[in-house]
Amino acid sequence: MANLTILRTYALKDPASLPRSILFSHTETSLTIYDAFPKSMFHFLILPRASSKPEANELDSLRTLLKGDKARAKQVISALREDAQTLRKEIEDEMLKRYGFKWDVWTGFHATPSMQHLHLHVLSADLCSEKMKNKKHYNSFHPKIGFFLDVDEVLSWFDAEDSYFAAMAKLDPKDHEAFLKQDLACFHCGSAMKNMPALKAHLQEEWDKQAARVKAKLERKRQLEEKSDTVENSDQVHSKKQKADSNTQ
DNA sequence: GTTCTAGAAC
DNA sequence: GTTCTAGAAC
Repeated sequence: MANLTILRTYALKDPASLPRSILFSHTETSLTIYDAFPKSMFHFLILPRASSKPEANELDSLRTLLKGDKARAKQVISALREDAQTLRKEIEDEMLKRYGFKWDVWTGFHATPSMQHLHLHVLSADLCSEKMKNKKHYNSFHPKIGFFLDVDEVLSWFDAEDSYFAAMAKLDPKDHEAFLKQDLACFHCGSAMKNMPALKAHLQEEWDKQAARVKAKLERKRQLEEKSDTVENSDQVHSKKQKADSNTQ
């Protein structure tokens, strides 16, 4: 049985004491760690640091955070979002370096997470991974099902009416667990998948197609730029020649 | 969160 | 007979 409070212990520790194999980076207020069971090609968690047990209790989950002071909750979530945007750029650099193109990065919370301590998932939009093993794993990250809550959506609750905020902030596990049992459907094209092996093969095909499509587009763009550079250069040579000609006239 | 495995599904 | 899912884990 995995340790369900491991993230809480990280959040309370001095980041310098965490091994590099776990910790990716940190700031004054947050830690970015590698997800131990990545469900996409890139998958990180960003957690708010805690300096005391009471503070860690407040940060136990999205539900407990939203139950407390609203301004404080908004500040914590906004700070995590900021860190996620920085991380996203780093992921995109790595995508380019490793695969020659970049694709979407999702940033969101699980409505009812199984591990304690608030954590923001930052993962590439492919859901292609060895560790993606069952329906619950997949549906918990499917962007349209409702279990995975985009950070911007959560932040939008703060600007809505109080009654709406209260309704969303409940995050009752009973309401969300049904989402995880929904039939398997591809998040790219929506087609129904009869089981996990079929879904995984299909997701890999979708990613391969996307890679080929984006790379072909990049290549066309590169060739166009090369062509226009050549034209520009020859224009310059041409105009210089004209200038030289006019000088001699 | 994972591992294990009984029995359903094919 | 093999693949796959889904619930228990003392």
